[in-house]
Amino acid sequence: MAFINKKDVASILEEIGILLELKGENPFKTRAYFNAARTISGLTTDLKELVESGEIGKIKGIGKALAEKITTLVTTGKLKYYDDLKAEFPPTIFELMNIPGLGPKKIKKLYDTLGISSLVELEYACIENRLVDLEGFGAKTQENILKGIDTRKKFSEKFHYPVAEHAAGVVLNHIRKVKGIKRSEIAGSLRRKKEIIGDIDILVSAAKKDVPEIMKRFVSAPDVEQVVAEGKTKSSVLLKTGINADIRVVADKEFPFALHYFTGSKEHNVQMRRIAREHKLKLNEYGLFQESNDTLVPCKEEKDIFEKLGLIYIPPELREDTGEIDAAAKEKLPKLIEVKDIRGAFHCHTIYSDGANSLAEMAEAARNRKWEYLGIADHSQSAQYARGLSNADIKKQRKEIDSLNEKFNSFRLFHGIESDILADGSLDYDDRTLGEFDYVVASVHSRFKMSEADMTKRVIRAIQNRHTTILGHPTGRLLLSRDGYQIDLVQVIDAASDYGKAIEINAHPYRLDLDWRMVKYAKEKGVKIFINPDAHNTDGLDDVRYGVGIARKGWLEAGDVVNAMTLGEVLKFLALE
DNA sequence: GCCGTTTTCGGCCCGACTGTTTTCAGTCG
Repeated sequence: MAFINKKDVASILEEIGILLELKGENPFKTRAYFNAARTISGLTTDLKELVESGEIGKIKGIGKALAEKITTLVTTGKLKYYDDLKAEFPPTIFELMNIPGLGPKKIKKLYDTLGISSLVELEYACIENRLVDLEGFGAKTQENILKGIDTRKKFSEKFHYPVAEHAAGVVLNHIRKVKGIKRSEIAGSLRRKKEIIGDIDILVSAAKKDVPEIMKRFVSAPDVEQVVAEGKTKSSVLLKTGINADIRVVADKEFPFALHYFTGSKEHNVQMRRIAREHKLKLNEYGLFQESNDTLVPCKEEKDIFEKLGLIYIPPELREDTGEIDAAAKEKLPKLIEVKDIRGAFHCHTIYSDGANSLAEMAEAARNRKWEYLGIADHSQSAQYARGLSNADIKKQRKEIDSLNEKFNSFRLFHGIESDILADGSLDYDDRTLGEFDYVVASVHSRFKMSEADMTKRVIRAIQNRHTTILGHPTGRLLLSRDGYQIDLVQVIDAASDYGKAIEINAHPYRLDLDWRMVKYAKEKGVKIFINPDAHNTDGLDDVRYGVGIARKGWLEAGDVVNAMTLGEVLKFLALE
C-alpha cells in the first residue's frame, strides 16, 4: 500500500481547488476542496484509520465525493481525477496565482489566448506589450503585473512576526498624530499572533471629515515604497521592507464590527456570519443588522458582538475556525495564559556554550523581569559548532550555579542541559552525567534528512529516556527558511503523554516550534508545555512573549505551562524536593 | 462539492477597490 500522509492529501486537495478555479468551476465547489484541505491538515487522528473505518465521510465538510477521493488517495497513493485535471495545465501555472491582481479568470485568459503559463513568460509578454489589447486587460493592468513580478523577485511573501510588528508600530504611530482619530488598532494576523505575517492591517475610527487627512497621512508614512490603492475608506501601501499595509477608516460606532471583521481569520468570519444568519441577523464590517429591516444591533465593544450572537468573547488568537465558535457557544473557552503569568524560563544559553552573557548576567536579567527562577540549558558535547559542554565544563558550571544560588533570596537558577538527540535516539552523555542535571532538554540538531518513520522513532526513543524532561523544538523548523524535519508529531505527542514528558514551545520568533496547531492536541493529551525563549543573551528572555502568543493560539491556560508555576511547584515538577 | 428541526433542491458571507467599460467583472481580504 502506498504511503501518503495528511500533508500530501491536503496539498493535493488544495491544488484540485486551484485547478477547478482555473477551469471556471462553481466557486462553491472549489471552496469545498479548499475547506476539505484545511480540515485534513488540521486532523489529529490518524488519516489512515479514518479511511479504513469509513469515518472520514462523517467529518463535516467531507461528503460522499470527497470521502471517495481521499480514500483512493490514501489507499492507492493516486487519484485519476487529480492527474487528469493536472494534465490540462502546465505545472508552472500555479506561479501566476501569487501575483497580486491575477486570479483564476485572468490567468485562464492569459493561458488560453497568449499561451502564458509561467512567471517568465508573463514578464516577457508584459515587456512585449502584449497584454494591453487583451479583453479585460489594459495598460494599467500590464503595468501592475510587472510591478507585482518585480516585488515577488525582491521580497518574500511572508515575514517574521517581530518584523511585521515593528513595521506596523511605525505606521500606526505615524498616523496617530492626526487629531481626529478616535480609536485605532492593529488587526489582522498580527492581532491573532500568527507565527508568520503576510501583511499589516490597521483599523482607525474617525469622523467623515477627517478621513482624507488620515488617508493622506497613511500613504505618506516614512517607509512607504508604493501606493497600491487609495480609496475613501480603504487604502493599501507597499512598505520599503516589502510588507503590504492596509488601512481601513470607519465611523466610531462601526469600530467594533470593523475590528472583528478586519481581525479575521477569513474562515472565522465566514462562520460568524453563518451564526448571525441563524439568528436572523446579518454581520458585516459596518454592523450587525436585523435581516428583516436592516436595523442596527448596537455594540460598543467587540465582545458585545459575540454576546448578541449567543457567544462568549473569543480572544483574537483563537479565531482560526478550529472549534472556537462551538466552544464559545457552550461557554467552554479556556482562560488563556498571559505574559504576566510567566515566572521563569528553562532553555537559555550562556558563555559556557554559544550564549553571549554569563550565568550571573542571565540570572540578573531574569530577576529584573520579576521572575522567580531561570533554567540554564547550554549545548551538549556533541554540539561542537556551539562549543558544547565537556564534563569538566559541566562541573564548573554546576559549581558556579550553586554559589550564585547561595546569594539569592526567593530566586533560583536551575542547572539543565540541551542534550543532542543522536541519530539512534540516545542522548550524548552517559546516564550518570545526565542524572546530575536538574533537568534535560532533548533536541535534534543533526541528521535532519531521515525518513519520517526513522525520525519519529529517534525522537520517541529520546522521550523514553528516563533523564529527558523536555523535548526541545520538536520539528527543528526555521520559519521562512527551513522546513522542519519529517516527523509524525501525533505519535511524538502521544509518546510524551504516555511517558509523562513535557514539550517545549520554542519561543524564538524564527522557530515558534511546537506549532500552535499541535499545541492544542498536546493539551488534549495532558502533555505539559514549557514556553522557552532559547535565549542566547539577556534580551532573548523577552522572546517568551512570542511563545505565549503561540500558547494562546494553542488554547493553553496558565495551568498547562510549567514556567507559569511558582518556584515551589516547579521544584516538585522537577522532583528536586 | 456540501448540507438539511424551513431536508434531497437550492442555497452556500460580504463589501471595497481597480481597471476596463459605460454598468460591471475580477480580485482581495
